Amino acid sequence: MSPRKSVERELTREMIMNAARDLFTTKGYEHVSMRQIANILGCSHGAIYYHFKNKAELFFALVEDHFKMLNSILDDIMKQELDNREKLRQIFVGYIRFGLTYQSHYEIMFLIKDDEVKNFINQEPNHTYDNFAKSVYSLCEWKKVTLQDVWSIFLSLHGFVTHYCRHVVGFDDVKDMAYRHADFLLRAIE
Amino acid sequence: MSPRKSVERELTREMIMNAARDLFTTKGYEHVSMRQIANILGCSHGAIYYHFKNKAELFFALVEDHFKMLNSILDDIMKQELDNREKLRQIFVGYIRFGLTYQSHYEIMFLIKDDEVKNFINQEPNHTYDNFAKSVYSLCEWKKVTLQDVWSIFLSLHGFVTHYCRHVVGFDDVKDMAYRHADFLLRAIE
DNA sequence: TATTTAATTGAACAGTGGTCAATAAGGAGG
DNA sequence: CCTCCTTATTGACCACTGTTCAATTAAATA
Repeated sequence: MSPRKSVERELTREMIMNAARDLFTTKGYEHVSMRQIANILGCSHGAIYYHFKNKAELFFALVEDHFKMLNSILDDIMKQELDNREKLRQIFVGYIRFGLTYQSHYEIMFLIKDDEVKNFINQEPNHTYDNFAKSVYSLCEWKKVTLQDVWSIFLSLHGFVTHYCRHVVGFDDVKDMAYRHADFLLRAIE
Repeated sequence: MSPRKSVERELTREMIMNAARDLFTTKGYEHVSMRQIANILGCSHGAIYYHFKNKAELFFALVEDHFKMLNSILDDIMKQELDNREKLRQIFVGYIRFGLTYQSHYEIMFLIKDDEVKNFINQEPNHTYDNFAKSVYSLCEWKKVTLQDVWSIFLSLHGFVTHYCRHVVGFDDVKDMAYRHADFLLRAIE
């Protein structure tokens, strides 16, 4: 019979997100329940709904951070002193490295099929893709590369990540293959 | 009070699969419940468990057919009277068409994360990929194409299907893009 | 006709996401 | 110190899920 905790134990969005991050990252969205999260936090599942409208919104709050991370990875590569071809290679491989290093985050970002979650995620992936596309496009302006080609490249990198996400291997396990995949894609636009 | 139906209304695996196929195809694995299937069949949900161990097994029974279907789609294209380049194009697009026509089955075939379903699937995807790889490889022997390239092509097609599976569009909605993606991949091996 | 077997039912169980009245802690004003 | 009010929390409740299983009965067999 304690309908409210003392102030030093009050729940924050931050606390909920930290508890949820671990669970979502290890178990995946569908296999984590609000009651499990509440259990770790030592509160009731109802309390979470005071801070987040629903499971999907809680999830989305986490995902936003990961989009930013991917963007900054790509930006860093753009700033490096490399010729355009090598930069492209690094961007391709960098994308794959990100996807396989943060597999469940990637899953959240690009593989979620839950309708409710999907409603939250709309602009962010597009914004990230725009960033990717702009970088790639600017690096091969001198070639006859169309926007459609850039999209094909993205889908092809996405396929690589997706496949090896399912087979749960780390980036290092497929590093060589990643570079060869990147070279394969480079050949298509040369 | 009718704990058993008369013989002409008896349930068969076939009947259950037919009812389930429609639901799974339109709504996706997770959004179909055993009770919904039972409802369409006019029986209790318990009855289905007499014919199938669980939901995953029922689904897998359907998926097996789809692996065969994909194989025969590729085989049919191989038998057509086309030059090698056009055959390749058709195989690429045929793969995409299959993936987007049977989205939730494709999901189960190549995107599964559910552990229970995964246990059922083991050899089938490999066999299907072997068939794909053999066809592609034989169609471009005259070029300098490696097995690694074939694998990259597969991953790239896989990425296309995966992406548009998530965004739930039909094949016709992205038909043009599919052909352009195929052309993009052809360029990589030319 | 009596007995066995096979197929079906529906209640029950433990779990899910989500809602909401009831409740109490903490701060504000007097 | 004592009200009053806002705010955060609880846990019962709802409708749903996949799955199990004793009870039941139609059909097949002897």
